[in-house]
Amino acid sequence: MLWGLRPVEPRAAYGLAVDLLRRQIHAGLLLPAEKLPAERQLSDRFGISRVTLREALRVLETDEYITVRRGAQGGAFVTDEDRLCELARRRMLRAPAKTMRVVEFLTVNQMAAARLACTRRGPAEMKRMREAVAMMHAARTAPHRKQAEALFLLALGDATQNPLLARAIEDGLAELFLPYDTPSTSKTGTVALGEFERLLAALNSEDVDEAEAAMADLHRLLWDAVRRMGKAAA
Amino acid sequence: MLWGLRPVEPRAAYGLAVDLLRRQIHAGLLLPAEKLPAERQLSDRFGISRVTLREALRVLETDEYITVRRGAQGGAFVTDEDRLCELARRRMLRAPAKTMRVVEFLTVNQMAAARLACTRRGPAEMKRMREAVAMMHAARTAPHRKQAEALFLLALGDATQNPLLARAIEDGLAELFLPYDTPSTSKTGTVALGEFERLLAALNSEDVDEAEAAMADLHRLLWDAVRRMGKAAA
DNA sequence: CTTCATGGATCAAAATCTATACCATTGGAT
DNA sequence: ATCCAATGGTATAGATTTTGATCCATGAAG
Repeated sequence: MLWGLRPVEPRAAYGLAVDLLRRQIHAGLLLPAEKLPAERQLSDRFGISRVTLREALRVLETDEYITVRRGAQGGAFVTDEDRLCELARRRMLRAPAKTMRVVEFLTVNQMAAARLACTRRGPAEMKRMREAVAMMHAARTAPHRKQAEALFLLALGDATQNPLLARAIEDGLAELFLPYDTPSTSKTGTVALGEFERLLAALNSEDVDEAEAAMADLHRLLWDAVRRMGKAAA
Repeated sequence: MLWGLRPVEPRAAYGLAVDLLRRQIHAGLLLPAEKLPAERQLSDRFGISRVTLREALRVLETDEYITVRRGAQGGAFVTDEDRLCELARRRMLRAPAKTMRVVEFLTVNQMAAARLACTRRGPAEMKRMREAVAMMHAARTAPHRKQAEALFLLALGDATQNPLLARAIEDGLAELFLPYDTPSTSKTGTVALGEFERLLAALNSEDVDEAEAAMADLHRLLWDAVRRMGKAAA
């Protein structure tokens, strides 16, 4: 008998480039209004021709993820913060339950990652996490905070030395496209920073239970934020 | 600043078909010596041309995942059981640690799935899981047992109503390519069947803790099997 | 020994991607 | 005011992949 031989969905190269860039924006790694590299450099990075890259940029421009300007100081720029928030809200309103599922998935895998990373983290990942926490301290805007948090969590995934787990976290973060304003607002943001520091310390001293507890608290904050956002939308 | 803009890796349609079929074999959904549908039907299922499908079959044939015979009653057949075991062993020897990581990933996500499915499972998924347990009872060979277990776990993933979690389980099972002989040998297989029934009952009565406990025991068995296999290889 | 479902082979057309070259725009330097 | 340099915009020819259609080859069943 045959079980679920679904149709194959070949993705064109330009579509993959769209996905990659969109994921970076969703995860917060690309900041609002940030300038992307020139087309010739980007196409090199992606290993695709400039013509193909431009197709990808056209799609992202149409979806209002980026704007493109010509001339000397021109280039492709991520949309401004307000626009991104609007996109995030719209996306969340289209499928409100989906956001919860993404958070749920992240909770499961990041809790496990916190435990596993304690005993497996290498010096490189520890450095990335320390730097991420430093970035959180320096960050004075919501997008910068979100970026630093994403960098920390990606490093945490790598620290587990488990590619599947790292990928799960990456996918989750890319899927979780939250508006900047609500999630880590002022006070919540400060509390979160404390928890990240606590987690970092636990990882440093290989305190598994403490790491898990810190991650649990972080996710309590995340759940609160998402719930508040859901109510605000309703 | 730019974070991890990796090269894009466009996959040809034939490569995706290869992956899909190989995953089905790894997960145990396709049985040893099982006959695949005729090329004209398979290409329809995949939504690709017959020429492209044949490229995929050629790759799988080269890797000895399938054998192709001509004439009436001919067709593409999954390799026989011994050959598959050999392939699985070879794969595990190439990267022994990797198997552990896959099991680790499955443990994390299936434990969560067992809990979540308790309160979310729909009648369709319950039916699939009941049927899977029935298949385990009827199964008189290791491949059939493995197939039924995979069907159960995939249904469990769907029962969480969380696409990311379901996909994680699917990916994990596809990645976990264990030889048939060692894992669920006679006694262990019987014990596992008992645990699956326990899990099914827990899901039926929405007993979250019991479901989690049953899944935990299942994974203890899995870990034991994998450890034994690792020692046997060494 | 015929039948016929099946794999094997070929070819032209369409879609996609690449490499290269050149044009157009714009802000800053001279 | 002019030029320069960096950037996006456009055009074209060729390579690769996929498709759809057609016909050939094989071999087990009747």
